[in-house]
Amino acid sequence: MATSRRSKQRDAIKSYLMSTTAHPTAETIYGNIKKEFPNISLGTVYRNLNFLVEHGEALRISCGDGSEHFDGKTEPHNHFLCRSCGRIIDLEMDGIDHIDIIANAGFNGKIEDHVIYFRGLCGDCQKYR
Amino acid sequence: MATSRRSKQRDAIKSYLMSTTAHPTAETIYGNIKKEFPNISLGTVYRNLNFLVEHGEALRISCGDGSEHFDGKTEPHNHFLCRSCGRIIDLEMDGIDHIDIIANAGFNGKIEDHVIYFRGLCGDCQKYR
DNA sequence: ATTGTTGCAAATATTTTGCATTGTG
DNA sequence: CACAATGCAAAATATTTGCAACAAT
Repeated sequence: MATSRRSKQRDAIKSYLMSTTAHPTAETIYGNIKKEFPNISLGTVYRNLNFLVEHGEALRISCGDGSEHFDGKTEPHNHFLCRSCGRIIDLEMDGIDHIDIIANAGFNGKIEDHVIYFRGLCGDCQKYR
Repeated sequence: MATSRRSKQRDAIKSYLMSTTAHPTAETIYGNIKKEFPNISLGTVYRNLNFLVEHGEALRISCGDGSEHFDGKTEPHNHFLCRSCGRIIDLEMDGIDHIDIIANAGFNGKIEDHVIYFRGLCGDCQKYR
C-alpha cells in the first residue's frame, strides 16, 4: 500500500496552516511558503493541501468566493463570513448539533453532519457603517 | 440608470430553473436550454444566471464540488448533500433560525443569516449499503 | 534501491469579458 | 433609435497532472 514520506515542503505548509487563523487560499499559502522555499511550486502546494485534507490534518473551506480556503484547525467548529471584507472568522459558540436531528425528521436518508457559514458584518466592518 | 430588457433566453433559463429541483450547474442548464435555443452560448447562460441571482430570482449554491449549482426556489430553505452520489436535495424541515442568535453570542460582529449544507447519505444511496 | 515527492510546464475546468451584431422597448 | 442582450471567441482564474529529477526510508 502507499506509504507516505515526509517532506520539508509539506511540513512547512502544515506548520503555516497551524500558525494562522486567517483561512488562507492556496495562492496565499504559496506566497508565504515561498519565503522559506523560494523554489516551491504551486502544484506542490495544491498536492500537499489535498494530502492534508484527505488525511484529516486540514479542512477545506468552500465558501463560494472563487477559490478554496484552508484551515489548520481540524476540530469541528463553525465559520463566519463577512459580506463586506470577505474575511472568514472562527466562531466560538455553543454546540448546535441538534439541528442534524431536526433536519433528519421527515428526510428519508441519513444526515451525518453539516457545514455552516454564518454571514453578516464582522466587528471591524460594523464599526464603519 | 440601467434598465433591463427581456429576452427569450433569460425567460427560458428562469423557467427551466423553476421547473426542476435538481440544482443544475451552468453546464447542465446550457445543455437543456440548447434544446430550445440551439445557438445559445455558455456566456449567455452565465450572464443570465448572474443576473437572476443578483435580482433575487435564483440562488447560487456553492457546495465545493468544483462548479456552482443554481436553484430556482428562492424562498429560504436548507440543502442536503449526498456524499455518495453528490446530489443536492431540498430539505423540508422546521426552522432553525435560532442558531444565528446562538452564534452571535460572544461574537463582536453582527450575524445576519447563514448557509447550511447537511451531509450524509440520501435515501437512494443508503439502501445499497 | 525503491518509490514517494518535487519543480516545471502543459493541460483541464470553470467563469468572465471584449466586440460586432441582434432584438426589445 | 438607443442601448440591453446575444453569440462567438479569447482571456482570466483556479486547479490538476505528466514527467524527469530529487530525496526519504
